[in-house]
Amino acid sequence: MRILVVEDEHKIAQALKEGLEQESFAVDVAYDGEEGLNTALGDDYDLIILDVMLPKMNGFDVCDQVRAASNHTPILMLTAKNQNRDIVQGLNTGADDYLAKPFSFEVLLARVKALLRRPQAKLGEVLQAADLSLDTRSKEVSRAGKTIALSTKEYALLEYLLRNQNKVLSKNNIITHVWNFDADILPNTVEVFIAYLRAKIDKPFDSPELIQTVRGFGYKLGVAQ
Amino acid sequence: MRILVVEDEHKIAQALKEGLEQESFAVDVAYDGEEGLNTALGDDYDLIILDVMLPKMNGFDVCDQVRAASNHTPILMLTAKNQNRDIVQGLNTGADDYLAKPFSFEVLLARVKALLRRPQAKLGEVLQAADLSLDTRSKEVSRAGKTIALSTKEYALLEYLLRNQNKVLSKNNIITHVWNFDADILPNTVEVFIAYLRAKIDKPFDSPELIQTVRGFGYKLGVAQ
DNA sequence: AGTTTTTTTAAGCTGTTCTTAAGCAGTGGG
DNA sequence: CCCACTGCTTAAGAACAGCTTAAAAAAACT
Repeated sequence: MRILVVEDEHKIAQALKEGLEQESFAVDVAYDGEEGLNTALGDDYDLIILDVMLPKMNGFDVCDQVRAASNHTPILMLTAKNQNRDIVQGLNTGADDYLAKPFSFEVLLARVKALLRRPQAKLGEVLQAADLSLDTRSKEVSRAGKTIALSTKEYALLEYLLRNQNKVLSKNNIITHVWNFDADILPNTVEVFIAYLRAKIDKPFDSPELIQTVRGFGYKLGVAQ
Repeated sequence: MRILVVEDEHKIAQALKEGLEQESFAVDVAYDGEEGLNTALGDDYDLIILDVMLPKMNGFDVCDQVRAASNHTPILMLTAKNQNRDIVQGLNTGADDYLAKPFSFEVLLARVKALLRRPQAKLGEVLQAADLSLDTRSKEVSRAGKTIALSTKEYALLEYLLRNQNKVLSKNNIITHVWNFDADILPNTVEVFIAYLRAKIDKPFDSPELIQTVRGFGYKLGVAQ
């Protein structure tokens, strides 16, 4: 899951980045409005955390422009104080949620998770495909009743595949969503991790293989027909 | 990917052309509204970048006429200032996005890419012709219920044919759209790939042939009459 | 620090796909 | 009816994508 943080106060930006990375998000930071807008439009994020007070271009305008480009990435606005005017204007320009400074990291994390959950995970915290299931709360993965131990990256990859079932995901796609942005990862690394996952979730079972290679395009998780 | 830039200020036009060409787009330029309209209708572009203020015919009218000719090429309008009136009118006349001058090339590029990406995501996920269907999400192709495995190029070619049903596409046309335009491909290669496709989507089925040769002009996908 | 696990890269192998060339077949004009 | 042209088919080499294995590098534990 990739998050863009647009925040000029380096201290806050850094804290958010580290905290969110600890929660296994891939985090990019932009330090002013223009940079934020360019980054948001140029890349594919799952969430944007956007400060209102920014150099060069304020948060509302960034938000406006992002939406004008018909980009519907959820946006969480950070308002300076608990000013209703800010909030109203923010929601009008297309933000999905707001948070008044100062806030605790826990509160922010809760909002972030709520926003990321919104589109898909109405069904709760457990992702499933056939007899495979992944519990995002306990980080537990099992297939056909058997618990499977995964490493951090393997887990992140499987979660991403599960959230995009039956959709073909290219290696680059996977790299940008599963790894942190500063990582310079070869496509081959994805191949290796796919092999690791297969060895754990597909090979030991007689059930149909869930991870499919779509030559020339990438990989797809789902039951083949 | 071919882009038409309609812009009378030579300096801007030239900058756009060069910048976009560096990004591997094929770029044509028209310097007034009439020329822009004729070029847009006479040729087949993937995107039109259209200035509002133009000699001979303004951008709104060009946009209007393009749409009146039932041409649905995405149009990105460049408005003089951030004038809401311009924007509203632009979107009303059928533009897909607008951008207020002055803008950075990076922002423009982001919009261009967003618009070019859009059709796949927006125009529905499944392309169809008779009993043939192609799912752009799962990259799955099937006819009469049977799944068909295609290579990357075969898939790209079929997708292009499907997006231009009942339209005759010349080999050169196909080459510029399906191959990278820096690729030096012989027309014969297209013939070979058409043969590959026919072997997979037409020959195995009793249903009427979907890929038709239009001697001297090219190929057409559709139900023959 | 040392050990173990995890992550990342590199290299070789395999089967697939792409592209070209050459000859063949069909079509339409003269 | 034949010629010229366009498109079709086949075969072959080159290029490529993905898999595997192993080893190096980094991170996590003790």
